[in-house]
Amino acid sequence: MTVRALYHYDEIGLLSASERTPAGHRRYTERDLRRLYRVRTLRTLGLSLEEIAGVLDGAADDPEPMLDLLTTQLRRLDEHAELIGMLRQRIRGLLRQAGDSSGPDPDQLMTTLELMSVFETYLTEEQRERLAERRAALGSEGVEAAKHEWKGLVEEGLRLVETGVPAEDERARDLVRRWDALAGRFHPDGPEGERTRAAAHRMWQDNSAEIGRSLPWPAERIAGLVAYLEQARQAG
Amino acid sequence: MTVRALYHYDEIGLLSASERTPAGHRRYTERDLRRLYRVRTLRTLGLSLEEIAGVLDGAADDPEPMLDLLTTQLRRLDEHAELIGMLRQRIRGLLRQAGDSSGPDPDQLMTTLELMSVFETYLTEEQRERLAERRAALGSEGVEAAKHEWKGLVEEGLRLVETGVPAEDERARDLVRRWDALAGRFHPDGPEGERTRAAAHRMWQDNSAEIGRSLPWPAERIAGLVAYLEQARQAG
DNA sequence: CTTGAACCCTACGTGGCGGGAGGTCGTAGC
DNA sequence: GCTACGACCTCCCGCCACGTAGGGTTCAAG
Repeated sequence: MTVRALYHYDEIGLLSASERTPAGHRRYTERDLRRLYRVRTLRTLGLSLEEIAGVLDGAADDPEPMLDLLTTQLRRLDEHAELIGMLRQRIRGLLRQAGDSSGPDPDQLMTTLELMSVFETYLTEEQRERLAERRAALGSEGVEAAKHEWKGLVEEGLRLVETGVPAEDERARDLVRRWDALAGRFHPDGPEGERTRAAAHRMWQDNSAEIGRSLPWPAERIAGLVAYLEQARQAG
Repeated sequence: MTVRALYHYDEIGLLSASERTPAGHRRYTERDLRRLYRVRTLRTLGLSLEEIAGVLDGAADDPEPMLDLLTTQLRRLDEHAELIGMLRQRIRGLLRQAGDSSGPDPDQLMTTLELMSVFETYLTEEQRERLAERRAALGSEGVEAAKHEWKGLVEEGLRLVETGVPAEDERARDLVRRWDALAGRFHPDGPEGERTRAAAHRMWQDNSAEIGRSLPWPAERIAGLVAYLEQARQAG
């Protein structure tokens, strides 16, 4: 404890020395000291000075407020611990990914950070959880297969775009159907899945360049493809 | 995200819009936006703005600093989680104790809070851990037996004090020996145990009134007994 | 042309103290 | 009695990542 903390407690009225020496020095009585002990312990338990003041200034013979406060604090700590657990998991994922690939793309980690922000902006936490569940259900080979399949669709789409096939063409509309079916494999059924699908679609529309950056094609070509597919979707 | 955060990032030089409209409005380019995404993600991972600036302003093609930072953050989160776990355990202990006894002493919870502070002041964390280990090793019946035994010693001591037996008397010195032997049951052997014993002794000397408050005798009688025992210890 | 939303800048507030400036008090040694 | 030196006092600024309020400008729609 530093004396500065005691001054602070004095300033905010949490604990002041009941007496002063003639020279103006603080003299803490035994009662003050007992109060200080309580304050210090409650501080180490993570309570705010305001909460401590509230519970120490209440009726001394009623332990209820204190028990309520401690119970509340226990719940807050639980939530905090859960949050920390999620953050740890996320960081471990990042480190694993960076260690896994260690490919020739030194920018990949940065791109992943950007995509995480985009995902958090467009999808709620539970939507992201559902997606993770779905990916887990598909298994790693299922995800790999979908990636491969999707790569084929992208290449097919790029060929259509760049050979000048109009978006209203049946080939383009069929590509959109297969594209959506593939995407649907990652979304659960029902209205909640529909909402997630819509949110993901908005995310693609607004950030196709950013998302395209994580793919093995130039980002502008991906952005063009997304616009083309949207046209075809409107047409069909 | 609020616009205020963007102003803040601008102020501290973390992220400023590269362009401005003629009217003075901020225009964020795509590069700015990508930087913002990285900032936001790193913020959610619990990094400080200063750390983020440091790692984003470094060489863009070297992922090492970023990996170091994430590893550091992972360790910090681990430590934080451990701390939270300890706090939860402590609060649960308090609630359990308050629920257990629910005796006629409404002040007991407050006294416990005071004693916790005293313990933390005089004993280091690992010393307290050793004591807890020792208590666990003795088992609850062992602790209960020691408590009962100790209660007998206290009563015997109070009789000696209050019947005017001098501290130099052999009966007092014998009581001290048995008292210390009983206390020794809670301390491990070796120099570390000796240090803990000495610290606990200072704690008793300085706070006998406070500690006595948790006992079923008036605190002043306990304080008197402690002084008497110390006299006897000096004599023997 | 008006209206309301969006943007700008400045400045103060938050929590729990840390740290420093500049002055007073208390005690020990000469 | 004087002088050091530490301990104490009050007052005030700083931290961190913004939130909030106030007062003025700009922009797009009706």
